[in-house]
Amino acid sequence: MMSPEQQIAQLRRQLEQYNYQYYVLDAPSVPDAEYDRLYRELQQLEQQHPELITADSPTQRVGGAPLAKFSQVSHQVPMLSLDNVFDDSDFLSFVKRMQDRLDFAGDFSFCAEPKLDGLAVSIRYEQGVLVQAATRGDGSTGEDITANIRTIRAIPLRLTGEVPPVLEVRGEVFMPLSGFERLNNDAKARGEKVFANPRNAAAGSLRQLDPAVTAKRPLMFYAYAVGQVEDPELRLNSRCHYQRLQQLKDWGLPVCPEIRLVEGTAAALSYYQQILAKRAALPYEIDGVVIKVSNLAQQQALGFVARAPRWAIAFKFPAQEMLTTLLDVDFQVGRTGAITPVARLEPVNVGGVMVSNATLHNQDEIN
DNA sequence: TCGGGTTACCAAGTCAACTC
DNA sequence: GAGTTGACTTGGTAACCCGA
Repeated sequence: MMSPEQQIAQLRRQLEQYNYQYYVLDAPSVPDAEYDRLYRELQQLEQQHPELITADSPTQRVGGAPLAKFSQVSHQVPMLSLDNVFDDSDFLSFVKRMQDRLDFAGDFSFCAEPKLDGLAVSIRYEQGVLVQAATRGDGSTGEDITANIRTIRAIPLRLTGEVPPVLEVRGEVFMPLSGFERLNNDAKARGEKVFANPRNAAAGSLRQLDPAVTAKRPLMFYAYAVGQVEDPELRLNSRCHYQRLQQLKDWGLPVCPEIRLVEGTAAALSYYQQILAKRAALPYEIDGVVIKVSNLAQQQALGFVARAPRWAIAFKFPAQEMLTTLLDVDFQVGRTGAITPVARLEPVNVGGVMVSNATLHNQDEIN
């Protein structure tokens, strides 16, 4: 006969394992009803023995009262954005710039992944336990969204295995298309306002002051990088970015299943075409692919410019085009006195965003 | 050494959609 | 409706590289 303490520990392990299979391996091993049954059993046991409740229990994802406001978090390692390229020749220039800078005639190993349309977040684990999560903000200071991040079931409250004592994981919170549709259908049925697109729905969900509201939103997370690390025993791979992501997966963090290690520039271009062809079939929105030099020594040698690493690029998909009616043209004066014509348009939905204005600078021709 | 081209950086501004 | 957010763009300037 197990003690309540042992029962609780076993139920938590089981629920964590099912979560891992569902979110990380994408291979659920039990039906939802079975998960719910074990969850209720754990809840009941914890009610009977409140002294055994710990913050990393699966039942403690939604805890505490709504916040008055978000506090600020400064990033020890800045959260940068990425430079963009829009065609093959831009991408080849990016590769050549890196080769010139490294005085390297060979080809690179790239870590390639879809560019998810969501929000970048940073999640800090200390001794394997989730202790803080923050938005990117301006790159050096973000907002503390720990309470909201804890409600996302895909994000483990405790990592498994031998992890560095301090590990900051960077990744994207997004709303899968199926969840977005379900959320909007429910809102429609209740006569409430619907979200314009999954990205805004995800952004709005994370900015809820009440974590109980966030908990009801179908959010998902994929890790794509590592921030600050304290790793005296060298548990984290120090040679290859791609291998690091595989390690994060082993430790319980979901990583996008489309991530690939591609050898050379031609393979990176081919990956872009493959993902572009697959775009409509993916269960989430993307707006391009991200190509990173995978060799960490090369990453370090290439370094950073102000807002972006030199060793990574966002290879954007072609812009969507829509036809609409030009209603009027206004002229606005910028701070330098430059006059910019602004088109007032019949509102048109482009990729989930209603566009009603557009600046007309650098337009050689307007159809 | 000079001039042109490229790259990098920064501040300011735009835009759409969100929360409060 | 005001304020905020994140992504994005432009304008201006500085630094750097390279060939003449």
